[in-house]
Amino acid sequence: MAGASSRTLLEKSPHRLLARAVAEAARSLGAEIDPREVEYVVSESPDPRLGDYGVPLARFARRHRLDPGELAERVRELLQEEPLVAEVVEARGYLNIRLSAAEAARLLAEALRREGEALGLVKTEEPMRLVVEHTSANPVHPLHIGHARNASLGDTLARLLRARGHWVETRFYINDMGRQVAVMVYGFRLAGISSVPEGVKPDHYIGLVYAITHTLADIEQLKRRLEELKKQGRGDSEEYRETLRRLDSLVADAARLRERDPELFDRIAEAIKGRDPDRDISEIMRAYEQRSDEQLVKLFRSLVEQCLCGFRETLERMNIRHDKWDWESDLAWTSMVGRVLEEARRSPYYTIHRGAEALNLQPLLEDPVIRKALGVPEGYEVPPLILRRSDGTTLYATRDIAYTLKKFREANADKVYNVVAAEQRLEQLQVRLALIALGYRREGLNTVHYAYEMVNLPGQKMSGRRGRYITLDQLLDQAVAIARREVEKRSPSLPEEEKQRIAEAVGTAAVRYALVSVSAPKPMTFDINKALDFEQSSAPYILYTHARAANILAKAKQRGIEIDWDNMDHGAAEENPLRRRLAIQLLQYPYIFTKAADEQRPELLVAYLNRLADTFNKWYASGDSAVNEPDPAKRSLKLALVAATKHILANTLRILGIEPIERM
RNA sequence: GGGCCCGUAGCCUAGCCAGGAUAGGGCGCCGGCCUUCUAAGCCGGUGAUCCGGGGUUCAAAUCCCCGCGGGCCCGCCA
Repeated sequence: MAGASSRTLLEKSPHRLLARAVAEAARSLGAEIDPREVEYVVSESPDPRLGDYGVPLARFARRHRLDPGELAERVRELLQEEPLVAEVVEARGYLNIRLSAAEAARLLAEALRREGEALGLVKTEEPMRLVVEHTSANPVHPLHIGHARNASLGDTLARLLRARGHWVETRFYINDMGRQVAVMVYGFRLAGISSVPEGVKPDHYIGLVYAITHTLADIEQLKRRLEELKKQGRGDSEEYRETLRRLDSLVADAARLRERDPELFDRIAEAIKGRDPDRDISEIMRAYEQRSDEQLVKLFRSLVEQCLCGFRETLERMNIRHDKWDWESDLAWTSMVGRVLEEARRSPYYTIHRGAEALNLQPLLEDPVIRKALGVPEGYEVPPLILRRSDGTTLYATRDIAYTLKKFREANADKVYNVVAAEQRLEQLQVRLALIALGYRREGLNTVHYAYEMVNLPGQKMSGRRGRYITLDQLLDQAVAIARREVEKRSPSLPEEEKQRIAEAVGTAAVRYALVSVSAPKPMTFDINKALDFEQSSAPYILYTHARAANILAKAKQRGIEIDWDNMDHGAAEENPLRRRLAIQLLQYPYIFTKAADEQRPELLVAYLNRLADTFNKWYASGDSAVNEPDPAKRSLKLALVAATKHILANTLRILGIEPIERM
């Protein structure tokens, strides 16, 4: 069996080659340079005449007070021993290398022969046990585009880390203790029903009940306020007029909601008349937390479970499945939250803040190790964290501390990733600091807030409380419908069933791809027409390229042509600039993959996919056919390039949660 | 009031942490290419005061300071 593996490709990636050479050369001249420092700044050369990759060597020489000429000479000597380096070129402060495409092709072919479809997926030498919590949407309305960003990022992160060889468990935190769920349950009680009617997607119906109830409750509240103001003789105050304006807007929302199900709306509206919804809801919430009403507990659990069924159905379409589903209420009902409180009382950071039990987290920020690990700037002030209300009930953050510990314990985890919106930054920081305050330093420092910014729609802002949202189901349906039209146009002769299968795959893939294409901390405006643009830089483009590569291999097989590993003209990779570029780009994959995994940056994979597909399509269009190549040794080389491209596209798509297809 | 995130062509986006080579892509728009492995493709053209102003540096989209615009957070909410 041949020698090179994907790990070899990783070690021989231009980044690593240059970094090692520069670090070693510097050491021989008496200076210490961290190879990573060099690796970061390796870049592609702007002009092929200057080589393929380069590093601004002059700046390292300057920084470490070395003679630039001497350093360059040492680096050159080291690199010239490497068969993959065809030439060393110095230009404008840079030291560049031109790679030997023949050697790149040889290494690539060896790795491909040895690893087949697993090409490029280099396993880590330090596997860890990891938990990724993601999606965790409130079970009161259907998933919308914002949840889809969370779910896509979370699922991709989990798949990426698994591909890298870590043990990963995904979890969904079921937030059933909040006021929102109580509002939803209240609505079902008012409507006099205990489950979602047959034939309706449960999360959609629950979302409607929730929005109606929330809006009507708010209307009741505002009406009461207006009465009060009038009684106080403040009927012409600014507050009165402002309240009136808000009421108007709520009434408009209510009218829209009524249109969706007049009968349901009227029933809830009739039942809520003359009640004090705020008090009712608080009462329901308390009864659930204390488990004082068995019927009610059953209703809560059953409705939430129905909503989760809806979530699962939607997530399934996006190839997302969670390993574990954790109920927030289970934390409150068992001793877990109680134990957190006991431990807090023994902590030196325990304090009574305005009559409530709390943790004073500020002193922890004096420790620079903690600050650095949690990414907190110097001088940052963190407010005390209330753990228990004066009335004895616990808070979201308290339960979240217990939950984080549960995640560590049950999975015996080394690290926990929380894929949670950026707006929760403070709460996430407080939870991590609280863990440290309670003596769980390792857990606190190894909990990662994987933050992402909100997704907005081009029009108005979404609001679950008012039922103003585009559901993920609608979005996926729309995407599939667009894909279906395309399939119809391009492949009218395919059987109906296959057309639909392709449309489903392409449409849902387009949504996922678009969501991970934008880096997480960037706010996103989701324009459905743009996301579903089936042009370059989209899932359909990558899928098409994959299908194209698959088609070439299928055609070769049809003609009885196989890759002859022992008679392969690696040198042929040098003959054509596009073959050459493809070989070098493929060689780069293990480096990109490991970097994406180790830095948790799936968007690097998206960028790479676009570049690889681009090069492959250009090569394809240049007419340098693989199956029609008469020279068997050259043909083997070309087919190896096609196969490597196909496997790498397929593997990377799978990491993005997209199932590659052979035909489209 | 304090803090965090974002600001790159008409639109979207990479690069910023770890400063260096003419700021990469995509969409749009204009013009080409289907009797050879799939035209969801390819080729050519068009388009950027890198939000503004200072500073550090041999060198700034990138680092620092002051502003501007957008979003978010500062609850005994979740």
